[in-house]
Amino acid sequence: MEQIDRSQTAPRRPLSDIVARGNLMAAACPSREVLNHGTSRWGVLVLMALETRTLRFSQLKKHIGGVSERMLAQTLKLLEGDGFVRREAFAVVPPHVEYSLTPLGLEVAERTRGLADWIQVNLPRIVANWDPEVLATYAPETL
Amino acid sequence: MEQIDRSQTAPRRPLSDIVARGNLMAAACPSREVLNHGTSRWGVLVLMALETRTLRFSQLKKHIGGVSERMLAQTLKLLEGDGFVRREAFAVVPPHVEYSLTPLGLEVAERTRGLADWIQVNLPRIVANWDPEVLATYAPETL
DNA sequence: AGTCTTGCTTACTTTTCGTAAGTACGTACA
DNA sequence: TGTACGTACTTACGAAAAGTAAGCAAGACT
Repeated sequence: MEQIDRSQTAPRRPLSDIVARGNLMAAACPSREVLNHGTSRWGVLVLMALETRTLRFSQLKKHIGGVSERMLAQTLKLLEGDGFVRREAFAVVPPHVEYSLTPLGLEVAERTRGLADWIQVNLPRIVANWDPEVLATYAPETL
Repeated sequence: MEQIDRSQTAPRRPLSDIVARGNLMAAACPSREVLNHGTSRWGVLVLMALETRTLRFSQLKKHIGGVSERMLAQTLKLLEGDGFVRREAFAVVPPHVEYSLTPLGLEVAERTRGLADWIQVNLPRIVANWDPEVLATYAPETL
C-alpha cells in the first residue's frame, strides 16, 4: 500500500486563510510574539525613529539614546522578520546599511507613536503619582 | 556662616512645572520607565483586560493566559505606581482585591489597545513574513 | 605596515523572568 | 479540636534575556 505524501500533494492554503485573527489573551497565539517585538524596549523607539525617515545603523544608534549595538541589531532583525522594517545593504567598505519602514511597519508605527506621544506629553501627570524617592533618583536636568 | 537648607526653605515647584514633557529618545528620561511599564509583556494585556471592567486578581490571572502570579502582582504594582491602576482591597478572609483603571490609565489603555487591536487584526499579514520553520512551531489550532 | 570606518558578532556579567512552593488568616466542616 | 479551604500575594531558585566590552572583516587612506 502506498503512502500519500500530503506535504506535497495537499494544496497549500494561503496563510491569511489559516491565521484568521490573533488573540492576545491566548498564551500560545503568535500575536504574542509580534506584540513582544513591537513593544520591546527598543522596538518602540526604532519604529518611532524610522517613521519619518530612512536611517543607517549608526544613525539609529546615535538617535536612540542608550541603545547598545547588540540590542539594536537584534531588534532590527526581529522587526525585519515581522515585515515591519526593510534592510538595504550596499556592498561597500566600510559597510553602508539603510533601514526604513515597510508599509506594514508604517501602520504599526502609527499606533506605537500614538502611545509614545501620549506618554511624552502626559509625563508630568504620570510622575506626579511616583514615589518622591524614586523621582529624586533622576537628575533635575533630565526632567 | 550659616548654611541654607534649601530642601526646607525653597518653595517647592509643582511637578508639572518641572517635568515639562518627556523625551523617549533620551536615555535618562523618566518617560523610558513609563514606556517600559506600559509596554511590558504583561502590562499591555493588563491594561487591555481592565479597560472595560473591574477585575479581581484571580480573574485577571484567568483572563490573561499564561501570566504567573508573580508577574501579575509585579505588573499591577508598577502600573499602580504610575497612577494607571487603582487597587481596592477589602478586609475580608479570604482576601478580596479589585483592580480597575484610573482615568489616566484609561487614556493609556486606549492607546495600547489601538496597537494591540491592530496586531490582532493584521496578524495574518504579519506572519506571512515569518520564516515558515518558525511558524511551523505553532500548533495549527492556535492559528 | 598601520590606522580608520561601519556594521555587526562573540564572550562574559548582570538583571529580569518563570516555576514552584510557601504564607496569612478567618471560615467551614469533620 | 483540628484540618482542609480560598484568595492574594511573597519568596527561593534555576533559566532566559539584556547589558558591557571587546573583536572582526575588508577595503581606503597615510
